[in-house]
Amino acid sequence: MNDLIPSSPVINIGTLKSSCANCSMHQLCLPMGLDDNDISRLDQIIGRRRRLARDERLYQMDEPFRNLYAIRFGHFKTYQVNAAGEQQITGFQMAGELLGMDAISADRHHCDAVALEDSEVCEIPFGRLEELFGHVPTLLRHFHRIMSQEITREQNVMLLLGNMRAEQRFAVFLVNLSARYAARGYSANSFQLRMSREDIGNYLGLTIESISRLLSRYKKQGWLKVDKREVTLLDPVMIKALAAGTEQCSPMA
Amino acid sequence: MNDLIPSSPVINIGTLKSSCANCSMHQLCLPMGLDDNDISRLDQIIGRRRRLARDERLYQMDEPFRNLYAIRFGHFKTYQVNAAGEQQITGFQMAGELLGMDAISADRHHCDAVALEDSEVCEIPFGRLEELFGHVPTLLRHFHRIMSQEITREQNVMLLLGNMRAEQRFAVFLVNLSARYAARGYSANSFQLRMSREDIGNYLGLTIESISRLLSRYKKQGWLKVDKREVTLLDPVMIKALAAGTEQCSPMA
DNA sequence: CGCGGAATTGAAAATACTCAAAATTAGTGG
DNA sequence: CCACTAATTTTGAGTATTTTCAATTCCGCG
Repeated sequence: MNDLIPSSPVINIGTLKSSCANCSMHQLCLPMGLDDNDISRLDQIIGRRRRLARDERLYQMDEPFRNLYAIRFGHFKTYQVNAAGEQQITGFQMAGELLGMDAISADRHHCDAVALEDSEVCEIPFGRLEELFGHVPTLLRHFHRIMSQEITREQNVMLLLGNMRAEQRFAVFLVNLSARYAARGYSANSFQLRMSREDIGNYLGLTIESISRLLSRYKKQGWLKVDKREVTLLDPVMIKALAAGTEQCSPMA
Repeated sequence: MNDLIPSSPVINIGTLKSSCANCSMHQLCLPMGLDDNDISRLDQIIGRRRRLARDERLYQMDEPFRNLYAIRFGHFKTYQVNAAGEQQITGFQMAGELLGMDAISADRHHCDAVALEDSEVCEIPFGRLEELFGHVPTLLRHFHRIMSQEITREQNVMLLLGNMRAEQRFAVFLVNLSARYAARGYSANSFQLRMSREDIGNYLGLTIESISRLLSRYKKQGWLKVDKREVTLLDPVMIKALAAGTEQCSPMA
């Protein structure tokens, strides 16, 4: 894969390489809250960056665990495969988020991670990160927060899968994406779905047909606009109410 | 609450107090793999033990986070409450397991934890534990494994809720309990359910009626025996096959 | 322009839910 | 220890949400 800026005269590629300080995600990612000195220590252990094409796999279940991965740009999905070969998507990850934490417990990856579009990650050798924890307590604390956040995120998904109807699940999904894009400085009410309808359905415990019907219904109600994968929330208040369970759902058409 | 052994002449209560080395769970709990010296350092930071009666709450959502809790004996459930007041049980915990890790990210508890029977926990002040991490790398590594394990556990529940039918969900639930009791030296095929049918249903994303019907069906098929909350797996191989999805489910009676 | 994957839509079917009633169990006080 | 009451569980019948299966449309790409 070629470098996107192969011959720029003003940018020193050497210093940019793997530099957290220059990364647009450093306020969301692992270096959050670190001072310059500690950031440079983190920089020193960060491995190579890795580019992935759409549909390319970052890691696979049962592969030995060596690195965590911070997403620089792009989107990923993670999914588990059960004995019967069916998959369950456990999350969609975007820039600034960390991949691979589920692998720490067994020293093997517990799921697959696949790029939803052309993406780039920073490889973070976990062994070296652990060494650094002893010297940078702020980093350790932040790492614990990130892991804990992943636990609460998954608990929220359990709540979704365990006792919400289809209409509410989908609303929660949209509100969640909206909030995450907003946190990254993008529009809260207009964004592109990076995953297929099938992926959405799988994640939400629904079929692709259900997702399609939900989109149609939302459209008909005037709550949103869809053009291929471009979604615009026309009535974000309503969608948030649906997500919160405040608003009653009408039965599926 | 009274001490169970108020006047034993041979046991020195003082040294037993909060001693991980003497705890039957120390091979499963936080001190796993620590040498005697490090165990005693951990002991020094462990706060008081806390007894809870059945249905008593250990902590509540939004409460400020101060401690993790290691279960010495007894069982707990953790659940989230959504805006509409409905609850979703996110896990059942038993002796040797750690409670409260979801609170690290926001410095507030993210769920409620309630004792399912009379139980006892060790209070672990998280601030002091963090200090100790700097001095006992083994402890830190094990802590990361425990958090990661919680992440993978929840991913397994997502798989269960997202694409298994009722019969398989219930089989997975039984197999999981069985394995955990076996790991604690108890019978793998005969154990007591510490939670109500309603709790099981809530956890599995099913109604109490469905759980009741599943139990009846399993009984009729000769796969298990139930007497109140005492369950005996008569055909563990079959139940494991159901859980794995190897065996096809018959439709609900 | 046409092929193929993805998405939409419709109709029928199935799984699990709701509501209701009966049965069993647990808890309490005499 | 027993009787009584409350709570939990079981069972049944009818219903609803979502799935499955099938057909069609849409869209990207060669």
